[in-house]
Amino acid sequence: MEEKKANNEIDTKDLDQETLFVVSQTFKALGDPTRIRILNLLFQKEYSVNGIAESLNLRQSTVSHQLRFLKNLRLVKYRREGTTLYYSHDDEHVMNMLKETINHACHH
Amino acid sequence: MEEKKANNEIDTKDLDQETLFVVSQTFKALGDPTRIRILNLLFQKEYSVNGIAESLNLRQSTVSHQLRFLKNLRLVKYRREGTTLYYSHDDEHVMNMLKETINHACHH
DNA sequence: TTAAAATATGAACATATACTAATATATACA
DNA sequence: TGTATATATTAGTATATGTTCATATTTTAA
Repeated sequence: MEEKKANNEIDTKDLDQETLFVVSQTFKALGDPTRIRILNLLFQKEYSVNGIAESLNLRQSTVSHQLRFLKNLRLVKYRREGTTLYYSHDDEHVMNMLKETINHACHH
Repeated sequence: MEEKKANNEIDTKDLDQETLFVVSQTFKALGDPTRIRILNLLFQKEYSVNGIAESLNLRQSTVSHQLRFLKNLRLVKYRREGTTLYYSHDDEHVMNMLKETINHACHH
């Protein structure tokens, strides 16, 4: 007796290309130590590009490249103040996953 | 007045190497379409290696490689039945994150 | 308009990653 | 023991990824 099914829950064995791409990109963003460190900084407050670079001892260009990556996925946003751009996180769901996983990893 | 702090919550601006490694590895596991498809299959039930390969139209060796990756991170486990190995998921936290993110991606 | 400060971009490089074909290993059973 | 089935492993290859240096762009202010 398993014919049709309501369409409000996924039922197929495989995922469609688009979902697959979005999901993998999202996790890929969190799969790099540098990006994790940057997002971890942004838990607290907004940071300028140079602020991040100094805090984490990274090159300005490295930070800028990774921020572009994160911004493309809308994981961070920024506001401008003069020539300075202040970045902050912009995806609660992703930040929660990150926090949970960090705590999970720390406490064991 | 912000001197010391109780040690039950993380306070430093940067993460230690070990945490960083574990967290990035975990997300890296979910950052590949093939591994996502495999784990997504395992939501339902256990699968043999060939079962996965046939269901997802992948080579046996591709599946075996990715299963080794997932098993090293203890994201899957297996039980043997004759020459057949039945794989199933083995980390509720990771599977929940995956499910949430898939639904998040599907419904938009 | 020129200079300075902050950030972004492009190219080059090294490393990591994923897939494949071929082969090895392991188990069950005649 | 020998064979068939299922899975694991190894080596090779192509592509993706992350960092760096050098340079370009943008904004502000003199």
